[in-house]
Amino acid sequence: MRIATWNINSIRLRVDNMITWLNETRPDVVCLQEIKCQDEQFPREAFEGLGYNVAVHGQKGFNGVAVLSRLPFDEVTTGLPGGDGDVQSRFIEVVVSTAEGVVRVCGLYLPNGNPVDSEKYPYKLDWMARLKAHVAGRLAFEEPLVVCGDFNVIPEPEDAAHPEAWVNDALFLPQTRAAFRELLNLGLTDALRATSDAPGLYSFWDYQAGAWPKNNGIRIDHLLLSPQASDRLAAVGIDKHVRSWEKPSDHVPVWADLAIRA
DNA sequence: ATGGTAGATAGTCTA
Repeated sequence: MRIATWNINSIRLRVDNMITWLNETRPDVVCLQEIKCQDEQFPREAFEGLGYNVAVHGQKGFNGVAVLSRLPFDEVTTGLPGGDGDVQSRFIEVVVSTAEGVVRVCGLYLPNGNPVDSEKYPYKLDWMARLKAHVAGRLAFEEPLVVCGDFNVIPEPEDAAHPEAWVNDALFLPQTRAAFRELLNLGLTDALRATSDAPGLYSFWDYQAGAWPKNNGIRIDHLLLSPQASDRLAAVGIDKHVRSWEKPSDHVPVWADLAIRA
């Protein structure tokens, strides 16, 4: 089965791009971030018509996450535990049943955290601590688990075209990278780095300053796998060409194939 | 160093 993540930067503006990409990449499960709409505004019929089930956790204006799945949902839960009073829609978790048992997928939109000297950076670090606690509990289930989404974390210098430009940014500060490593150290595998140590693999290019034509990108969209998922990892891809389409998102889809029959 | 672009929205805020 193929599991993908894509920060779509407004689902309503990019229905056509989504449909083209779904037909091309044929993912079984897709986690979407920055849908930028409320639940009732999500264009679910467009995807249901292609055979996808739709789960949405939206909000007005910003953020918002969703999951599309060819397999029916056994469970859908929204919101990251531990956020008393956190009203930002950034986390959705589903369980689907395959021919070979359940697969659990967490879709997340981790806070950006800039500016670093504002309340946004401590919010990011707190959110990462909450994520670590939640994932630790889920790993105890010993299931195939995929934790994927826009992490807003550049894990290593190789994950940026110009790492020196990011040294004071919330996406690359030592504390941010350390929190990401803590997550990995629970026992998760970065799917892309399990299959390639090549530099120049990016998932985001800013709309500004010609970042895309200059290939000034960063890798911040990740799929992290539990041991039971990692043992079945067959392939990983970044659909980079999508960035050159008309009206593109500033992110491109990243996917992983698991040797689990859907 | 600065400012550059895009999206939701109707002021600016977020990225």
